[in-house]
Amino acid sequence: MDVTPILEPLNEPQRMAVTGNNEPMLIIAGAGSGKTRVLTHRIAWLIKIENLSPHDLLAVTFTNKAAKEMKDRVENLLQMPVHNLWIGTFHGLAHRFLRRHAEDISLDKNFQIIDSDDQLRIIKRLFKNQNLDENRWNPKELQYFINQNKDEGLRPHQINKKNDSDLTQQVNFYKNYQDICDQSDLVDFAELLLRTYELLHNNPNLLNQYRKKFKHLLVDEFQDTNVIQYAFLRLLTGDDGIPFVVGDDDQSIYRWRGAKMEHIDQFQKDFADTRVITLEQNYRSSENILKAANALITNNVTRMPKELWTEDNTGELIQIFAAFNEKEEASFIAGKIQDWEKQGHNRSDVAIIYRSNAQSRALEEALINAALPYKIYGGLRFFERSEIKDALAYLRLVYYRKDDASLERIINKPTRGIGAKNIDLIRGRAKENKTSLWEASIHLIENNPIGKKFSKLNFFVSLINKMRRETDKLDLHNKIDHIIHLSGLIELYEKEKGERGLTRIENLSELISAAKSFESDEEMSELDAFLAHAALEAGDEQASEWEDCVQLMTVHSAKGLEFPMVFMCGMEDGLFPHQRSISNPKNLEEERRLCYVGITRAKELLFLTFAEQRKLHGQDNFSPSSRFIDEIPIELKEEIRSTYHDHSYVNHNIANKKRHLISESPFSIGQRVRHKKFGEGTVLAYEGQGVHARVHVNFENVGTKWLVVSYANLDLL
DNA sequence: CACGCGCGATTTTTT
DNA sequence: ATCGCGCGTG
Repeated sequence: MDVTPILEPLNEPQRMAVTGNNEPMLIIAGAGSGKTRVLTHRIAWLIKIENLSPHDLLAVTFTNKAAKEMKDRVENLLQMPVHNLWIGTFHGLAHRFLRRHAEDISLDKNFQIIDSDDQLRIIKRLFKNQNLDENRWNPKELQYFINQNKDEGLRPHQINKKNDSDLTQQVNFYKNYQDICDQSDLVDFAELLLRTYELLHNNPNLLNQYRKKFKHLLVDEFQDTNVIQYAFLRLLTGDDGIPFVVGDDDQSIYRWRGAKMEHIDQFQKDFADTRVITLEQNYRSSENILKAANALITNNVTRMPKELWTEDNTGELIQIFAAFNEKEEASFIAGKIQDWEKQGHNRSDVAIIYRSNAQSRALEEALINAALPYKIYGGLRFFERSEIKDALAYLRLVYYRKDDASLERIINKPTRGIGAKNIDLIRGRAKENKTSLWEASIHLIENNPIGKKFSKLNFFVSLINKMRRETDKLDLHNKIDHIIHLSGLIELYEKEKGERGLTRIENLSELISAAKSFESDEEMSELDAFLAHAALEAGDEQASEWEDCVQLMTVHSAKGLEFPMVFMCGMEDGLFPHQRSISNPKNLEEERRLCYVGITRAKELLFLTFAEQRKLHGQDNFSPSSRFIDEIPIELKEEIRSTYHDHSYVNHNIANKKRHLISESPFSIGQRVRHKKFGEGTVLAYEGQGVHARVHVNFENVGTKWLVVSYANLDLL
């Protein structure tokens, strides 16, 4: 067997990891050290050299995207398709276990998955029903409480209430919430994991069967596993399994949602003969960038010692830019990107990353002003859009009548005269009879003591029945198509003003296309697979036509990516590190890791920028520059002076000049104008004066927008 | 039931 | 500054 393609591209420690003997392995993989490469080559090694069937490997990744990428890379490496590899997220794999063995844990085999949004809706409704003190509690907190406990593997009865009345109330709420889900055959994200854990834990035969099957268990992003995920892994590994986990304690940035990098220590205790391999050679960044990252991260007390190194050039110094305010910061960045572009580089080589989403606005304005196309990551994803969720709620109800959450969502959407009063009646009846809302609706129609005619409700029930009748034999996409058209959703969105309704309708037809091209090799009906897919993989963000774009994202979403040129902006104490993390040492260390993640995204050029004055939530803030900048050795940094003479920067010096220039409004209502990005339009309104003057323009192609005159560079036509 | 106003919250995000 | 939500009014 030719091992060359699998081993040749690897360095020595990587090769040791990939060829590791049958012993537990912990790979500590620094940023850019070839973590994914090691995992994919390990899988290829196991299949090709150790002749394991893909079917008997379990590989867990953090996101669906990572799972897909890994599978593709393995196939590429092996030069053949790999079927039946158990690769996916913890949630995806758990879902697979549950579908296979639902009956073993008294779960209806047609259970439906709810996402956090659905979960919050259920919680809100329950919250109201329970007459809880609104000053004391709120639904979001209770949602957090429930998920946190599930993530720790705790059922309500397992929580120590400590005679604490607050805690007791929360636990009761958790229990009531779970009862609702159980009754409607609904499973939330955390429940997928907890149920699967219980499934295996409570069924020794099944567990043994899977332990024998999955001799090798591979885990990516191990530092980000939470308690239940680790417990699941530990359980499935047993005494004979061979775990191969890859992670980087320095890149653990999800502590706030239950990730425990302590699992790295735990792992070495649980598997005493663990072989630890540290990957420190970096293939991404220049030496200066790595030195800065190393220096920064050594300020953390809790970490495994390691130091990234590279054979790459020293590279450029890290550029530090102090701006007057966030606008100057943004236009500085835009200017630098224009220079980069002029040198013949791609815009997509550039990432602007920030600590919090609110920072993107000023950056967007500057980029628009500089006519630089950009893409923001982190918006709503396809299956999270409300129109998509509406359509899927119909589909779910039509095929699974017990799904109360879906019924509640669409019973009066579009409005069909079934208001809050009626819904309360239905809920009451459901409670009395201990049935689903669907059955309660039918019961109400058939037995109404007050002689009330539930004609509207009857219409709704008939509609759902009709949808079922008429779509039963159709293909998935035709089912969805037909249900959407019967639902009245299209007419509803047609009435919505502006672009919005149109987009919604487009998205609905996009949903039908998605169903048409949907393929699944899961062992379940196409319908179930599609619905699970919608819940578990929220899909890409708004599909946009390919364009060479500057990339804007938070530091969190930048993890795993790399760019030749990176701007980290808003490097101020209070923003990064965030105010809410500064006083807690553990949280501060997480902020530092986050900064480390940001720095190590850069391949060639790294800018750290901050603003002395920043408008946040409508208030001016004055913060010192980030302590993280200070933690980078001075010989690696270079301060750029603010070049005030450059007309594109906005600051106090030129504000007067601008004010002078636009003291008289050149805009009258109806004036035709042209914008670099938005195209041509008509002025609708004008307000304010000086640098703050804004103009409302109706653009032919992109709808109406308010623009700040001093930035918009509008041409009069 | 639709609309509109006022109030409060506003770190990070995947599943 | 902005957005979403809840509640009151027409």
